[in-house]
Amino acid sequence: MTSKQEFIKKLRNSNLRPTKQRINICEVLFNRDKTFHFTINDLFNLIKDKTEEKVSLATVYNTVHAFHKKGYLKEIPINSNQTYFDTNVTDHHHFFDVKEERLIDLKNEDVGPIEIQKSIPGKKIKSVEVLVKLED
Amino acid sequence: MTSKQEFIKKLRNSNLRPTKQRINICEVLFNRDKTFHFTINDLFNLIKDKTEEKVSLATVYNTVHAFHKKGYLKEIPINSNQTYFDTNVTDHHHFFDVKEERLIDLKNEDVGPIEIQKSIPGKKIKSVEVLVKLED
DNA sequence: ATTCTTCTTTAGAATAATTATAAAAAACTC
DNA sequence: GAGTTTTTTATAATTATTCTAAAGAAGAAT
Ligand SMILES: [Mn+2]
Ligand SMILES: [Mn+2]
Ligand SMILES: [Zn+2]
Ligand SMILES: [Zn+2]
Repeated sequence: MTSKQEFIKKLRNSNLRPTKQRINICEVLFNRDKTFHFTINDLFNLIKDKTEEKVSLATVYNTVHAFHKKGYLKEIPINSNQTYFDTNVTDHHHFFDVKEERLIDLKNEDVGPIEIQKSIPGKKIKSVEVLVKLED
Repeated sequence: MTSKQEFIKKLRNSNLRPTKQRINICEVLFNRDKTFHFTINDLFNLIKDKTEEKVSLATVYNTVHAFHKKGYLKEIPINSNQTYFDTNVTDHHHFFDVKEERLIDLKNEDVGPIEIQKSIPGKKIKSVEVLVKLED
């Protein structure tokens, strides 16, 4: 299956019609080997570079959030004025290079199993994420 | 030593003159038994409740960041439009109740030791933080 | 293919958290 | 107290994000 067909499937699954703007967004997001950590602004700039056609910022926001809602993108909790997303939606952890403002994947085996020995009545665990801040 | 003296010491250590506005901020921040997780807006509202005198939002921002810089406050990485701070500046982890937008401390023994088996050349680990998201 | 309906794009406005400005007030020094 | 430095505060500016509404594109029905 060509990647364009995959993108269309992802879009349909997210209740989005496959428009050319959204396909372009998919190209930048999903047509890559490695995981991709980005802010909306990163993504917006890469789209401007890669494609002739313009895509509006609003469309980028809308599409990213639809993918996020559907589970095709993950939001990474870090202290930043901008929101960071990740194309790697599996459970995994991160280094965060504070100086360069860059996220790096940590595999689960790089961290080891984490057992939470405390529980809150009426609540259950949704996710466990480790953030390792790096300095020089 | 009275707590006011402690506040003045904290302020002086942070290169801040002990003004009445800043002492009021300290009262709300540090005059408590348990750890305190807050946003600037939380803090601002509590100050309005607790004290007669008004403190401007700008002063709250400035003072909080001076304490943060000095290490008297910690910033907690979570996905939120607002920045969360913590009066517990020791290394520790958190539950985050997504629905109620509330942080809860996890002691280190509730999580167990975390060994990071990967390193990035030229970088060293500054902190390791676990965020456990909770749902109903 | 034409028509009709629903969704999408987009520019621009609105919102909201945070930071910057600069003049008046307070704190500190001598 | 006089002089100097820092602080407060109202207000403006900035920035990320969301909203709006009109024009355009996609899909369905004929
Ligand atoms: Mn990742
Ligand atoms: Mn805490
Ligand atoms: Zn989202
Ligand atoms: Zn800070």
